[in-house]
Amino acid sequence: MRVTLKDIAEEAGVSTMTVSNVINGNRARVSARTIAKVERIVAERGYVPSASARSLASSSSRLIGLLMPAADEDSLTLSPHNTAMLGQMERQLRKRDYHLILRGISRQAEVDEALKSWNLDGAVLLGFPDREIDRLTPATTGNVRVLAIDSYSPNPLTTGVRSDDRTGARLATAHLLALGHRRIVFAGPGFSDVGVVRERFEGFLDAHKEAGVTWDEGLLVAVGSTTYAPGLDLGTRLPELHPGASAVFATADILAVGIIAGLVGAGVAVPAEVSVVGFDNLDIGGYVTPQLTTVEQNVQRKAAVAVNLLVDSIEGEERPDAPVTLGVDLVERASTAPPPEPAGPA
Amino acid sequence: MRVTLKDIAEEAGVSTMTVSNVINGNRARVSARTIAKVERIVAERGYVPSASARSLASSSSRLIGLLMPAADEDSLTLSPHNTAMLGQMERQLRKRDYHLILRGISRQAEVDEALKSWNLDGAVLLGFPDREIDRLTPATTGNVRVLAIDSYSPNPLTTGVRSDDRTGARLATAHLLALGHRRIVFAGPGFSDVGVVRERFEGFLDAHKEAGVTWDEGLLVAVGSTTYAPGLDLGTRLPELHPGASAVFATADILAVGIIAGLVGAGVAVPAEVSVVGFDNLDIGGYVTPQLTTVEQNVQRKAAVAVNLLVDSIEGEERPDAPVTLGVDLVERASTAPPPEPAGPA
DNA sequence: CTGAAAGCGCTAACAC
DNA sequence: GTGTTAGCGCTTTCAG
Repeated sequence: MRVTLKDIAEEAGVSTMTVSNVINGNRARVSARTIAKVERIVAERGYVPSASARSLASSSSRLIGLLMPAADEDSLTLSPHNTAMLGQMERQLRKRDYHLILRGISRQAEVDEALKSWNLDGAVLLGFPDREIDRLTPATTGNVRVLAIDSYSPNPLTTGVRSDDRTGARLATAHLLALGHRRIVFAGPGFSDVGVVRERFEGFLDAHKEAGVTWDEGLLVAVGSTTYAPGLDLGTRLPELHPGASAVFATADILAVGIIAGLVGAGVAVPAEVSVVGFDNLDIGGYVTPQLTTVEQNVQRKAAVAVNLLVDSIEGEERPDAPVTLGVDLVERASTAPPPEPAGPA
Repeated sequence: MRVTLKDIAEEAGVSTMTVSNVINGNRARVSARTIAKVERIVAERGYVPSASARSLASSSSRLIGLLMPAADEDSLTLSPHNTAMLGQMERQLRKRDYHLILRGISRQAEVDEALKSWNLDGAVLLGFPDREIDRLTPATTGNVRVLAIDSYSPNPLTTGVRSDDRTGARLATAHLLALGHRRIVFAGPGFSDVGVVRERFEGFLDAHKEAGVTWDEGLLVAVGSTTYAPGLDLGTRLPELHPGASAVFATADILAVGIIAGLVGAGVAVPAEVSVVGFDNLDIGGYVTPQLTTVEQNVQRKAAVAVNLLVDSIEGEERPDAPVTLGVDLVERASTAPPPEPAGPA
């Protein structure tokens, strides 16, 4: 049924080893004539090597696992940001001739299973809280190289690749402060002392410090998740919650979009009465009215850096070195403007 | 290094076959005592079977390939619809204990490679034009079960799972006609005589026929791709292109969203002057102003049906039967309204 | 430049 | 209930 190395070898009148060498580009060890003959037969018969057999016989599988959190019965959290990362990483891996196994993780033990069962050469963890990354042990990771996207975990078993979240938040906040805003709401998911959201919060505070503006902690608003619905809810209730606030920094575009919709629905003009900035620069920010001012992280670059770092480390047989932090830019669009005059027209 | 079946067998003082039977749930053949002992050791040692070895020794890999089109150097086409399908299919496969390999395809030959090299049990083709599906031959598919999402290809090697595109378009168009619209633009990518877009076009015509309205072919507008930018462009130029048109049927939500933005930018009120309907009912339709009237396809259900059909067929060792077509619903929101009065105020 | 032997970790098909 | 034998398709190691 299936065409095997042996079939090719027999037809070519050589040993399987010779065919194997041709296939794997160890061409220095084979005569030009043999190479040509073998290649012809391979093409004719449509021979494709068995990856399982290779993986079993050699120590490498050329397989990278992309692991994402997923509640038990739930679908993956394919936020626009994660989607973009996924697409770009697949592309980069393909270019390097690796394959991608996509797996949702609901219990810690599944990480083990995922890494070991397919003898993965490497794994990318996307969207896990730092706490989960911290927990990885050598028993789990084995020799599998593990890279965590957007992680600030100090776990030496993993390498973090992330955007410069702190600077991004600082830029966005400085922009609001420069426009004249003095009471700015920080809207994001609850956070602890490390992680992406913490970094963005610190950048938010940095900007206030640099501008010599005191920030009132009462303006911290925790949302359940960075999705549209909580944003809509927050936007709707903002006038009563924080009547004095003239701007909102949201930790994600989709959240910001929800907030704007909520504000507009509540009769608050954006940006005339309240300004809103997001974070990510997803496509969606360009589709809404007003178009969203936001912080751009170069997702394509983040994906490329992550994959190349991982694959280099696999092929170099050495652990990757320090974590990588990528630059960000402020994208000024239409959702931010100076605050309304303190004593405006009645 | 790695814990193997043999290690477990030795420690338990039994043969590898016994361990294998315990692991695979052939518990009828093993005594309760042995089962308990083996299970304890497996847990203690953190044993995870090698999937490559299994795949090599048995005929099944428990691996499903998700193949998507990707231009050579390009990232996957992760449209919101495809993203949703991907997430749901991963979930369904996980529930049935299969793994997912995600692969972008740029050349026909890569389908071969993808299917054979990992000895896939099945493959899902997502986002390919029918023409590509038609082209699959037994030489390529081998014994791999292949299922094509949104395909109308008659190729017996594949099974199609799709939404009832024709009915969806008919419902949306009938809604516009019922509101009083008589000159409706059909906006979609170019299409041939079969496929998703053709079906939607036929449904569009059906509705006109049922309403006894003659449709002017000049109102057919082909866009380069169903994305935001071409929609924006079309919306902007619509007033000059089709001054008499009072409504647009777009074959995708993202296209509709672009069209609305273009219209609004050109000073045309939506829906007061021009109504717009989309297709898919993606989240984004709810985020824009006005909220989009659209056709809902139940993506979750489509994914579940696809996966279950595929896996059943794999486990039942028989080809799946007829293609499956899933129902759709019209979701009326704010982007549609009656056309403006013929003789409006100057 | 080419080949023979051994084995990766597992399961199928039979024996006992 | 349990063990034995063989082999999946490939690479590794070592001989020529």
